[in-house]
Parts: sequence; C-alpha cells; structure tokens
Amino acid sequence: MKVRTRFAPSPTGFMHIGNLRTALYSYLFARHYGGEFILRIEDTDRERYVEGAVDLVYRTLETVGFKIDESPVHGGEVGPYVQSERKNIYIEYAHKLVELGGAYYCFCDKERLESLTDENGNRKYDKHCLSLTKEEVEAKLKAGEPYVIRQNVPASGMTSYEDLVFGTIEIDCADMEDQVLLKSDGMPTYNFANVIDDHLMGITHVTRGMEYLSSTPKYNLLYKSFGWEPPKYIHLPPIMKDAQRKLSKRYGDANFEDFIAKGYLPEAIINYIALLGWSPKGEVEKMDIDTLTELFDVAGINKSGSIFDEVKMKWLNSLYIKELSPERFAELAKPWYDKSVIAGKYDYNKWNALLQSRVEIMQDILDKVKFIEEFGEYDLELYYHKKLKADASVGLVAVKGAIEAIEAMDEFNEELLSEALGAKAEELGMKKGQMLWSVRVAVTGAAVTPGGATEMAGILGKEESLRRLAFSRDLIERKLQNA
RNA sequence: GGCCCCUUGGUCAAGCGGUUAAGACAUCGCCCUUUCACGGCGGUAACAUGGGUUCGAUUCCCGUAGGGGUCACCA
Repeated sequence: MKVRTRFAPSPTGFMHIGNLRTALYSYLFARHYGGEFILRIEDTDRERYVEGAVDLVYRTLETVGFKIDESPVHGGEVGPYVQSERKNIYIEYAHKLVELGGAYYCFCDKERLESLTDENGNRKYDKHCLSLTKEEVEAKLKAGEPYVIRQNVPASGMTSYEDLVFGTIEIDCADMEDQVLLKSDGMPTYNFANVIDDHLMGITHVTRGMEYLSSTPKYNLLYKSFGWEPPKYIHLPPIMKDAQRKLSKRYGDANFEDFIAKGYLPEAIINYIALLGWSPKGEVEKMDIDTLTELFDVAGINKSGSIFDEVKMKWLNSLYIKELSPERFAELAKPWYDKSVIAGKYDYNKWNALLQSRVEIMQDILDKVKFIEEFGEYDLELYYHKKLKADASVGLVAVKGAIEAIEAMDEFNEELLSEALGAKAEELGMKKGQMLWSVRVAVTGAAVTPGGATEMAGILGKEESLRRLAFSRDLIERKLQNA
C-alpha cells in the first residue's frame, strides 16, 4: 500500500518551529517510502481563525521546498482539503455513528455539565443522555433543542495500540470521557474530524505531537465502530525552550519567519530541526533535504523532548553561508547593508569578501559593520596580546609610526599599506605582527573586527584612518599618563 | 490529584547485556594567519536514584525522585 501522510495545521497565525518539524518528519517519511504528502487545513475552530494564516502555511512550505501532492490549492481526489468545507461529511458520519452505536445525542446544558465537576475540579460526562429512548431523542430534536453528539466509549476494559515511536500505549476505558464529536454549531471537534478525514483521505501514517498520545485510543475506538482500519501513528516528543517550558510562540522567536527575518537560510533551519529529535546515527550533521529523505527512519526518532539550541542552529547556518556562491552571498547581503550604517557608502563587494566567512546569520552584518560609524573611547586592554608581546605602550609607538608611514604614502591601498607598515615596523625595531595588531585596534577600537589592520584601514580610507590613528594616539597618551 | 509518557556531558545525540560510554554545538588550550575571522589539532565534561534479574548492567524488571503531556462544544 502506498504511504500517505498529511500535515494538518490550524490556521492560527504562525508557522511555529514545532509545527514545521512535524510537517518535516511527515514529509520525509512519505518521500522516503515514495509516498504522498498532503496538506489539510483544520479550521473547525472559527474563533481561533486568523486571516492570512493559510497563506503563511503555503509560503512556508514553499520556501522550505516541500513538494505537496494534494492540498486546497493543489487539488486532489479526496477533497475538499479544508475542514470547514467538509461540514456535511462530518454530520453525515456522525449520524451514521449514532446508528452504529458508537455515539449518541446529548442535550445536556452547560449548567448540568458543570454540576458534574468533582472536588478535584475534574469533570467526566456521566453518559446521562445515553439512556434517552429513541422517541425522547426524536422529540427533542423536533423541538429544536440544541445538541451535540458524543462518542460512546465502553465503560470498562482496556484499549491499546502500537505507536511507531513510543511502542505500546495502553489506556483504561474507564479513564476516557465520552468526548464531544459534533459541536452544537454543527462543526466537528478535532477528535472527530481528524478520524473521518484521515480515513477518507487514505492517510496511512499519522505524524503529530505527543499531546495526542493518550487520546489516540479513543480515535481507534472510533475507527473500530466504523469498521475501519486505523492508521499507524508516529507521535513526536516536544521541542522545548528549556527543561520545563515547551517552545512556544509566546516566548517569541520560535516562528519560522522570525528566523528567516534574522537571516537564517531555510535549508539550514530544516537541517537543524530535522536533527532535533531524530538522529541518522552517522556522524554527518550537515545534510540537504534529499539526504534527509534518504536517511529518514522512524527508528531514529527520540522519545524525550529536546531543547532548542539556537547557538547550534547558527553554527549550522554559518556552514551554509560559507558554501554560498559569492554572487548569492552578495545578493542576500545587500538588503542588510542597505539597512546598516554603511548603507550607500563604501564598496559592498569589499565587504562581501570579508564577511562571508565571518557571519553566522545575515543579521550579524549589522554588528560587524558598526565600527565604521561607532568609534570613540575604548579600553587600552585591547592592545594587549600575550604572544605578540604587545600592549598599550607598544601600541603607542606603533600608532605614531603608522601615522608617519601613512602620511608619506602617495597612493593608498591595502597592499602598499602592508608594505609601508612592515617597513616602518622594521625601522622601529618591532615585529610586523605588533604593528598590524596595534593598528587594527587603533583604527577600529574593537576586539573583534571583520578583517585585519590593512583591510580595515583599506576600507576606511587614508583620511579616516589617519584621523582614527591620531585619536587613538591621544587616547593612549592620556590614559597612560593617568595610570 | 488520576491517567499516559520521558530521564546518557551545559545543549543535541550514538548506544539496544560485556565499549577506554561515539560524534556535534558550546567552552578551554595549542597551531595556522607577522593582525581579526575561517580552518586544523587537542583538553575538560554524562549514564537521576534505590532495589532486583544476570557471571556481568547505561542497556531488562520494579520502586523513588525529577520533568513533560492530558483530563474542553481548542487543536
């Protein structure tokens, strides 16, 4: 039988990283077995519906490169693929289920339901309406009394199933409530719609978060009542923010677009989250989606939650950035330059060469380029370099020498500068390394810079370099005297 | 609280009765670069806990602790 999986998000406004991973595993599983991947929109809760959320889902799946076989826009044999358009189907099956004895009408009002709450604050429906006779039900229906349809769960006995990740899950029927299947507004609950849809759409493997782990037996009871074969289940552990908190949109920055906006590459995000909760066992970590597809195996999925580590995702992203073609990097970097302090000034290409190996995410460009504008007071500690035997006083000599050397230059470029500084260092009896180290600090006032002394001075130009060297000379002299 | 699930370094994560308990990120050190970064090499660092089972437990079973999930006319 052909494998068919689905991704079934609710259009509530975000493409959360956790959702994306669920979609990814579902996708990889289907593709690995040469199966089909379908997209279904679960919008039965009209109160939580967010305008534009569906488009966001499409956009996200498109930018990460998933090939969708069937969806509201791609079409397919078993549509519609939007639950709100399937209302009549659910109603039909709900009534069918009542006839089959797997469900029943319930007319209990809110007050009565609340009166069922026990001392612990828990509530379990008491099957009150199950005892209604067919005549009573019909009379109430005819009178137009509002109703819901509830699942008729056996009062006792054990029910179990095999989860592909967690193994055997066994639940006592007595612990399960007769959940609402069809709401009084005629819409199905998730609990009902997912069963009907997964069956009607021929889904063979259901991938979803493990919050459904203990309610799945109820779904299987539904399949059983209908006489249907239940799908296989792949429940996924959560992605955590820290040891006790689940990653959620409430904490911000957990949405796919947020990462894209910060300058992460889609393929790096996919690569990272694929590895969050699943392991291919080998030692290679950087993998494109084709490799992931080839290697994907349910046996490698973890049972415990994983903490999301943005530091590691950054590292992975930097790998992807380094292998970008220079043209592509320039293209991606341009918008960042444009909103940085060097916007419109300087030669972007010069920066591209320096920055491609130095940024982890594109947003880093903003910081790396800052020294161009931000230059002022800084700590003399910056001049200290153990191995070079450099410090502020060495720096002072170097800076003074550099000023002389640069002033004497007719033509100013990196190569000539390197030569001039080297010659001056020799003249002063210092190592060229000491000279370069000191000049780099003197022209940037920063510990970490996107290039060495000649590159930084080259970008700043002769005038500005001299201005900064003079400033640094005065700074060192003043601070040294005070010390 | 009842029920379900989970527990290897700071983090991700191999391991599926016998291993010097991989690897990656982070961190620290060294090298390379007469300067920043990249890169290369190396170090520190883990089986929650108590009982079993076994010749032998990180691995199997039970308890404890800790964590997560779930108990809706939300998904």
